[in-house]
Amino acid sequence: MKLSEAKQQFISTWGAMGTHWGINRTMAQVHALLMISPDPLTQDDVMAQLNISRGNVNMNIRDLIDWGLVDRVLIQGERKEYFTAEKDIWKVARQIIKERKKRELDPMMKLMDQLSKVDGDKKDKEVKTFLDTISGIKKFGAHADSMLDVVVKSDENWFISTALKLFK
Amino acid sequence: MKLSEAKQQFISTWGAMGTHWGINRTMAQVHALLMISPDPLTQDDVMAQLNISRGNVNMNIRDLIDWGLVDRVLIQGERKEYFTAEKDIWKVARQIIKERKKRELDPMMKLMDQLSKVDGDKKDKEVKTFLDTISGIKKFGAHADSMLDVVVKSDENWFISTALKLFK
DNA sequence: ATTAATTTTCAGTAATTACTGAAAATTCGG
DNA sequence: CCGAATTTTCAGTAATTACTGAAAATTAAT
Repeated sequence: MKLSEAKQQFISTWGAMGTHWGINRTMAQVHALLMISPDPLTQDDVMAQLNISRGNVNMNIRDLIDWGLVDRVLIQGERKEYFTAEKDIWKVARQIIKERKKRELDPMMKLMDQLSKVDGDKKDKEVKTFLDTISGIKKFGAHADSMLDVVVKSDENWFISTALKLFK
Repeated sequence: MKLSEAKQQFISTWGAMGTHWGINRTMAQVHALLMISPDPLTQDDVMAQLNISRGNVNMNIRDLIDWGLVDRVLIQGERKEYFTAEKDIWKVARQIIKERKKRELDPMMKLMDQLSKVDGDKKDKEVKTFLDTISGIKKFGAHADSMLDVVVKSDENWFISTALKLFK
């Protein structure tokens, strides 16, 4: 398989995967392109390689920067901005976990705390089932939170050795 | 807060969360409704409570069954089908991990194996960066796979105690 | 300060995804 | 086997989400 073809397939699959992960296709494609590009790219480079408009590139790069997955790079003597993506996949994964925890898990747990204060008699089957569900989610969330914190703070070696140990 | 209000908020938030997880809003809402309902519901119950059409309910329940999150229940002497969702959130989480591993991680790893066979000189910066990215993803995927297998096979107690141990 | 290069915004539009509702298929009691 | 109850399908449509391109804003060289 030729490099150009392989690149194309990687970008397209990474993009499709993004849609299963709550990220839009194009954002994931831009990320894929930057990951496999040895040198930083400009907005025009991305426009050309993915065949998308300037506005689209601009918005998606901004989102990627918000996610902490892409950085602006200043190139000496150049007026244009350049962009590069973190190439260490372990760092990428940790960054994504960190952000999703903040954006999704934390607010969900706050809501569960609210909902566990619902009025009503625990003898009522409706109330009991509701509270049991909420309480299960709270417990689960607390443990998931702890585990994810460990992963986020860990370095690659820790993760490898733990994974092996657990797997026996 | 009244139960009806709390239920409504739970369903709506669980639905919104679904969209961040590659699941459509309605499917997550149906799942939420079934989780907090003490007894199995019919398609008509779901239609009434969520204000959605019969076709929509039918399709989403079928998907939930495919995901292993909802079961058909036969009620003695009733012609209609009833549906219920797994109430143990640990089992729900394990089931989701198992399915996503099968649907997303496994095919992604297969593709990486393909792509690592790309032609070209490893001295070429373009080729090298591409292969390094692929190889990083392969290594990461293998470890994630192991860890997730452990979680899927574990029971609740194992997960709790491990989480605590890791967190120190 | 002027102006050219570059980035950002966003109204309008395109593309995608989800939903409805009625018809077709299936199931099951009699 | 017939017919009523129920489930399933899917063409048409609605709702949502993503993208374009041009205008506005910003930046920086002279």
